[in-house]
Amino acid sequence: MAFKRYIPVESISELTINRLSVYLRCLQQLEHEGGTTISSQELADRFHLNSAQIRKDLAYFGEFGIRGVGYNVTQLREHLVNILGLHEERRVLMVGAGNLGTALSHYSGFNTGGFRIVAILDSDPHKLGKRVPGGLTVESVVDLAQIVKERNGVQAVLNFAPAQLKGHPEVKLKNVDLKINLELLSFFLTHAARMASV
Amino acid sequence: MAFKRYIPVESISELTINRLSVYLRCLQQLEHEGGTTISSQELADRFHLNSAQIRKDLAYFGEFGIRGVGYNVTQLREHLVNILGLHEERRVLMVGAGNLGTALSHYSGFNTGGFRIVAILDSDPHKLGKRVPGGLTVESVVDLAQIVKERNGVQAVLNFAPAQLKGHPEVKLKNVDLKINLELLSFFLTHAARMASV
DNA sequence: CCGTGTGAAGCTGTTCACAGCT
DNA sequence: AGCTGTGAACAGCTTCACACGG
Repeated sequence: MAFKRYIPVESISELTINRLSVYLRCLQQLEHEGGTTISSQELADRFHLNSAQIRKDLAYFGEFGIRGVGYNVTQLREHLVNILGLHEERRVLMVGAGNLGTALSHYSGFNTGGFRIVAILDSDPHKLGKRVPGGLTVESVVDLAQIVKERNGVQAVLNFAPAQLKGHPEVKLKNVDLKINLELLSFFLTHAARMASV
Repeated sequence: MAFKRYIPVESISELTINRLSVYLRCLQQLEHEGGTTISSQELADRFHLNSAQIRKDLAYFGEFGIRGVGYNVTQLREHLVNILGLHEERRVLMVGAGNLGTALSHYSGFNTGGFRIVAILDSDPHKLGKRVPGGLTVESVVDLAQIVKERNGVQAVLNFAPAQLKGHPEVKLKNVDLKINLELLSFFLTHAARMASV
């Protein structure tokens, strides 16, 4: 699946890639509603985005629009699926088998669109061997490198635990700290202009 | 809890606030290890941060360091707790009672440090009235404005559902899309230099 | 002398505005 | 005529480098 790419992929910002996911959601909704063509301006108005930014983000990967007309909804959706690599199956390993990891390992959003959670690990010895609702069995986090080695095909690690995982050069590691979102809200509530006392 | 603030709080970036949360985690760990004083340089080396950025982020809120010495670990941790407003109790309303929302509503990270989930809502009529493990009962998302009105004290909404919630001017709304993280990983696996086939 | 606090420089990301294509 | 694709302007964020204070 080759793309006409105007600049090397390494120089494309994560912010752009994250927005492509957002655009994909928007197009899926539009397609569901039966829309066939949309301009960057309409898309921006509808979903509170910036039209120039949409065009610029897309332009890194090709010329998907028709001047004077706009974008074909279905075609653009397919392009985004291909750009994000969502047409391939993705085997993902979950680190953390607490409430959160367990829920995520059988969360529909994480087991659709080509993603499949193939292992769930934890550092707590008491959790080892426990079966989680999705059917997986909790394994030890100390075996991470070993498990990655054994299960040829594990290529990405998504870490929701606050601990800093030691990186493995051949596996893409992504840390997510959900508590940061709560603390950000707390900051705003503490410092922002007083909320009306509804 | 008044802070010496050099610039208005509205002009401080969310990126800075998110990093304050990260610094807080680092200091908690250092304190746990028995550290008493640390320089921005040591902190940066230890946790892969930038020392100038640490100093600049902190400087928005006051002069917490001692020139020629560094920062007192415990004092700085306390300052961060106060800046982020984590010394006050925070009542939070959860939107989405699927696997994810249910897990998060009794996730320890979300029910510690002053946070308390006080309600869980969903748009699916089949889930209404269901009790979730934390002891809450699922309510309808159409009653959001009503619930906020009734439960004087609800001040923040954290949305993990892909749907766009209609904003309520008096309540701080924060959207989080976890799937974006997976799609970002997928993008890298598709486009980055080939991973070695371990 | 050492590390903080901070203006200034450098860099990255966003928005503007229009040439060029349909 | 209208909208995309894009250089150029702008805005915001990060890093540098050093004056200042302990």
